[in-house]
Amino acid sequence: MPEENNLEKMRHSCAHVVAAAIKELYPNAKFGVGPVVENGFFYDVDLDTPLSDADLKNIQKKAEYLVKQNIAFEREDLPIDEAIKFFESINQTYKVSLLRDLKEKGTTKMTEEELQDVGGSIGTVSLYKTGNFTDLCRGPHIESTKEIGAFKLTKIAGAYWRGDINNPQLQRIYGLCFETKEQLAEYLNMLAEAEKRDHRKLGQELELFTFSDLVGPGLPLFTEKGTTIRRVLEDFVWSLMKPFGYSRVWIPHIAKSDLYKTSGHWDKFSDDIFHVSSRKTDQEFVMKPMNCPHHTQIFASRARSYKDMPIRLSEVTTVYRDENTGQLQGLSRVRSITQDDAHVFCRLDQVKQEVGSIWSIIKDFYKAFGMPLSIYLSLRDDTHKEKYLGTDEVWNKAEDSLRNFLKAQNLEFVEEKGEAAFYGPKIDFRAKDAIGRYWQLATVQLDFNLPERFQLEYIDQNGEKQRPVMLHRAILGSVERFMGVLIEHYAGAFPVWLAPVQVHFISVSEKHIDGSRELLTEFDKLGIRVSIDEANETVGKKIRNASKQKIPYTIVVGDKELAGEDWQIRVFGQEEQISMSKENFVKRVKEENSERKA
RNA sequence: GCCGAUCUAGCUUAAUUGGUAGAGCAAUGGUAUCGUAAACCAUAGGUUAUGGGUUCAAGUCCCGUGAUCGGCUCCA
Repeated sequence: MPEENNLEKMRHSCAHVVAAAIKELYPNAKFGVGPVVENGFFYDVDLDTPLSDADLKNIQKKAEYLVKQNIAFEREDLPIDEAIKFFESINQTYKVSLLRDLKEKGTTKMTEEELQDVGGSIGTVSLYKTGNFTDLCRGPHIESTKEIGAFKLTKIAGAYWRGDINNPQLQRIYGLCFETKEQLAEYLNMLAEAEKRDHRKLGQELELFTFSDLVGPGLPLFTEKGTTIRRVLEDFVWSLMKPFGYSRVWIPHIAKSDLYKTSGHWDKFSDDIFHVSSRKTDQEFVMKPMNCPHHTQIFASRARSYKDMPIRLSEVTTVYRDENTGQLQGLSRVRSITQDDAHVFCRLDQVKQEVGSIWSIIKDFYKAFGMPLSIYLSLRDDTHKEKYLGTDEVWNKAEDSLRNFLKAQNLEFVEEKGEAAFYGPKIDFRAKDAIGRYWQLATVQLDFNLPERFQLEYIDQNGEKQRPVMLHRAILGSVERFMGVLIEHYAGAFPVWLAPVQVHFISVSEKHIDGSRELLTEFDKLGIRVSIDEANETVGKKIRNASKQKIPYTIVVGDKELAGEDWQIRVFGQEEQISMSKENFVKRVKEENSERKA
């Protein structure tokens, strides 16, 4: 943590108290690291037995008891060798390994979490004592345990020691910690709100998508309503792209493995590629895990002139990735990923203009949802050059052109080393949702490597062959993931322009069914998404059902409405009904639809 | 993939120590034809995720498999 304010001191101290509590309950516990994280802290611990929720409650009780004892945090500075001896003597092997690492390699190989424990100096390290528990810690701490506000241990999870899959797994205990009980309650409340918005729950309730054991994990099936939203999103993003000269293409969903051997993806990502075997040929096929190699072949299908550039190929299409089962999650992480993908083949001097039009599309797109964007420039980690394809010169050129664009536009952005794709640097956009969470969705990636690998060419003014540059870009990112984000952003209550059903008619009694059906047809012809409830139920019941489906407009159709009187219109989320003529209502809905009103 | 937890009807769930699987909503059929947030009656729906094991007896205990959830790792 860059700044050590009181809250952070308190959270870090709280982590120590929890560790002390664990030490008392489980004397053999070996401790990993216990850093401050957002809203609290965690502590990694190696125990003989797995912890249960009941154990977590016990630890919480013990920690609360320690807090009440008002134990002081005492600091002691020790030369590193003595500290190593000390932790060896109490059998804290993880702390010893951290200290040894610090001694040998300095701080460079340490994560921020680890640094919170070991501190930044190689000569001396500091130890903090809380009652019977002594921990390696950079500090600073609060004076005594009494100063700890409200805390709650929330969950137990597995975590690899030092984040390495080859290391043993420790049990990670997460805790929340705030200055006051009220703040803790408020945060727990926010979590409950987020849970209410969970797209997996809402997706089922609103009948947007489903999963089937027979179809398989990570393979969502979209119902009519979910598909309507997908179509609206696709149409919207296409309407923004079209003015910039994008063309639409179509590619098959499988390809020979040779395609990815040529592209370089084969070696790098073979674990995540679904293989398709054929009995008719020895050739190896795979489900496409990305679209760029296919698109390069459309570019390469004929001779290209400098006059034709840029060539902008776009497509909303599904890729398939064999994700580990443990990381599948609702629509956020799936195995069939629909990308709103486009590849722009252009001359180097056209990159700025193309990135400019992509930025314009992204800006307008996210504005429609009221989601502010933060911008990140993802660069190569130049201490691990072996992880990337392409030469230094190519990388520097690519990184500079993106940076220069952002600067020229006067956009605020954060540079992030090590976040680039293996084939090139990129600009990532993180969108902020209604409850303040950030999602990485849109991206623009520069790629000098694929044109090289596929030997792509165009003919310049002098009749000479030139290599184009390639831009990869997505506006929504993945349609599935974006839908998940949108469902949670709107808590399932979509604005009119996105709502799968915009207007819902409820017939009062049997004699109004015919009239309601005529209205249905009329509205449908006007391009309004409309549904009807003519069930043998009370009006109250039908209103309740419409409300549960979060339909923007609900209208009870009886004698008065059919006779041409003003309609009483229920607006979702509003107590008061509005009164309006049918004509004005139609006008309002069409306006809200075309203007994409929030 | 790894660590931990969970799985009972379409959904939400009940079932004492191991002793007859029960309900609400939804669905279906009927009655009422109803004016703004749950009408009434009835019917059907279950190899308790799945395969083994222990036991006189398993939803309940044990083991394997699958899916889901919370994390870790990964995310072109």
